[in-house]
Amino acid sequence: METSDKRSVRVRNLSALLTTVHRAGSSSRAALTLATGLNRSTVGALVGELAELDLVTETQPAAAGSVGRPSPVVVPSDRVVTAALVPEADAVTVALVGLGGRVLGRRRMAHDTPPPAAELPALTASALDELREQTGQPRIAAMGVAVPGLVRASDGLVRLAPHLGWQDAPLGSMLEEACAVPVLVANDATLGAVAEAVFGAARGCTDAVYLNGGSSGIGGGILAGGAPLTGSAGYAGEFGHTHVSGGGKRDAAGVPGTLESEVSRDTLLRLLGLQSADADALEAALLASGDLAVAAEVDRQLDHLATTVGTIVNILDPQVLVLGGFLAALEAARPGRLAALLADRALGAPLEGLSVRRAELGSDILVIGAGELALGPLLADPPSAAAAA
Amino acid sequence: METSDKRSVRVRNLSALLTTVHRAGSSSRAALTLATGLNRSTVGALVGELAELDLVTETQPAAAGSVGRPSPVVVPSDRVVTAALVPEADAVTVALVGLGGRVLGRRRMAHDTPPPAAELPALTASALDELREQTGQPRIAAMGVAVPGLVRASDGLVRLAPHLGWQDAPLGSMLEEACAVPVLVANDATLGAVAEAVFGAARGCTDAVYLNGGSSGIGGGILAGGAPLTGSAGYAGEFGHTHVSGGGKRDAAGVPGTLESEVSRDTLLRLLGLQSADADALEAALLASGDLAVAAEVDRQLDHLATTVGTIVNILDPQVLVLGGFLAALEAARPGRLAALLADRALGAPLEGLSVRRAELGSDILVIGAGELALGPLLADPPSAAAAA
DNA sequence: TAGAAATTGTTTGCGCCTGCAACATATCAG
DNA sequence: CTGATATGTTGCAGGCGCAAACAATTTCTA
Repeated sequence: METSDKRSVRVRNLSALLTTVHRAGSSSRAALTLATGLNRSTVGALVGELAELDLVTETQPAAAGSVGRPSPVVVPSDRVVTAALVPEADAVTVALVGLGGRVLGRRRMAHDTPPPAAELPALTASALDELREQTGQPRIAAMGVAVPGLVRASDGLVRLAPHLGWQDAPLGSMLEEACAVPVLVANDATLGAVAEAVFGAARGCTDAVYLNGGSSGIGGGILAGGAPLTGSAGYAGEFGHTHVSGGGKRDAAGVPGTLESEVSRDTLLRLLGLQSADADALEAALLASGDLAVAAEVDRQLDHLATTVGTIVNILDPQVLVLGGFLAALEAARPGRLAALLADRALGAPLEGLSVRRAELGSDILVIGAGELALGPLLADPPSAAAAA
Repeated sequence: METSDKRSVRVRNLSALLTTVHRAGSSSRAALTLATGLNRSTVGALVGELAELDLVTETQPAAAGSVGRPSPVVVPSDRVVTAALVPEADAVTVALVGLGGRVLGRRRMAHDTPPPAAELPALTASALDELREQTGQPRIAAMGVAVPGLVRASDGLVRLAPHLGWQDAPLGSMLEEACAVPVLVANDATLGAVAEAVFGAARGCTDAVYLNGGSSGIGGGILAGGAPLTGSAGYAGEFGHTHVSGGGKRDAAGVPGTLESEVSRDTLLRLLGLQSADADALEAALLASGDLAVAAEVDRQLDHLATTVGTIVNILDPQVLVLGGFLAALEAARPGRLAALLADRALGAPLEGLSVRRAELGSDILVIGAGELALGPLLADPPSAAAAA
């Protein structure tokens, strides 16, 4: 039901062009003409406008290699960037992310206990100043925040982030005041799904689910029809609390018999005799272990995981399921087991099209996802957002 | 990433205007100006074009009532309509649906055993001819089909419709050939969700879930971000096969412990001593029954239903959950019970925004949903679709 | 009852945007 | 060195929405 005036045509085309450069990387003007279907002359004018906005630069054509006049390459510029803020249980990360999902600078501040939400804005603002200085004082278009918890999409209120000890923290507005940039806040796993869909294991997919297992539990993010599925208020994707068994164990939210109460990283670490381990170390230990108790626990957890994945397949019919954190390790420890279990827990038709993969982006995933979130307004309306930055 | 040429501006604005008239009903030109934000003169020209396409007519302003020059009323026309085809276990319904979701004509053909898919095109074509004759030979823009089963969205192939006895039936292409109109096929519950979201209990909602209980089982449809969620291939929304218990009963698809295996209309009918009953009769019988066994069964089924609804809330965070068929009767038999159970099975934050309602559209729901599906192309690009009709 | 006020349709001219065609430019093949 | 090919550049035309001025129609007010 959106209407269009004539200016919006220009905005849409600038958006399409910038989005292509962002997602597909540097492209020649000829390639952009092909990708957008616009006329050569139009692309020329649009690229010129993007260059004036400091969003791209045109460089000399690389090695020509083919017949015909060489086409200049349109390269995303680093003069306008987004900020990413990732508060986690053990550290706060602030980063600058440029077009193309490139992490231009990063500052990780470790801590024993997470700082209260009220202290974050000042911390973030000073880290941001440092980062800007190190990277040539770029303009910051917006900031994206990846929060491990329930986030109200409308205003960036953090309803509940148990592992940070936050409750009803108006993070969005506090950060906007302290940093003087537009702030967008979202759930971490939702942003993980976005990141993997744009630059990772689900590249190019329009329907994907990202399921991540961390020390804090199991979170998920949904991509449906090419857009992140946030639900009516922003709380969608809480797969950790789906019902998987009649067991009496309760998860962190007090709900019994849920995925999170049955599938847990700590149980694996304990059986392996490890104190703490990142996902890679845990996976190595799982693969190296010959302990039958460990194998049984892996199977038990995979069994419960399959129940939730079956529900995901039946309900959402995704093209790709991306496993991250220790869930990827579980799958790697027993290759094919999950797929075999699924045959009995999901309908055949949606299973056919499903591909189960492991996350590709590693530790940068949330930074990239938060950057992508913040990039949304810039990609949708380059002139307005660049002028405001 | 869609680009715009200048013609697309016109198309978008025509689309916005026609969509408004379709959803909000007849509106004055002044109201359309306000609703779309377009200029008076522009709206005038656009309405003129829609009138030339036989999509709307302008009538004399009704009672003026207020100061100023009266504004002519833009009324959806019945010259261009969509066809709806609804094959069910006990009957096939063919109908003509106009703009505004008005059912202009309907032909219900009852049968004891459903006809094979191959017989449907001829049946449909002749019924359509009759209906067109009765309604002034309108042009048919497209046909929508609501199938109780798994439908591949890309080409309208019915993968599996157990209660019709169909498997891998190329319904879309067969109908296109027989009726010479574009055919769009979708799952019945998905279309139920669409219908309730446009004209029913979830009117105006962008995030809603429709859960329907029929003789054939439990189906669901999802509306996310204002659009039907079909998944990557079109199989999304199969809530009937979500895991709810460790029980060994298997549902029609052979999956054990699912919602559909535990929550069943036939069990209720048997306990009530009824042979068959529509949803209203079943609800009346439930309300009238003082049998303790019936009450216990209702509670048992509501308990399992709450598990799936909890999963829905955690995963999709809908604004409205619409219950149809005997699921509405279950809720009515024990008002508030479902909501009480949910408190323990879903997270508090998404539960806050949830409203559980019963379906409003009655027996027309699938006809309206199928009509709405077929209306999509016309609403998106009125000139092209109307020219093709 | 007549004029003022308010609201909306209608007409006209303008600015913006893209497409098209012709021309200019740069590379490759021989 | 020349022709073929591909692409940037420039000027023009067509389509579209907007703004402003004007016309039409109703209600309000004295």
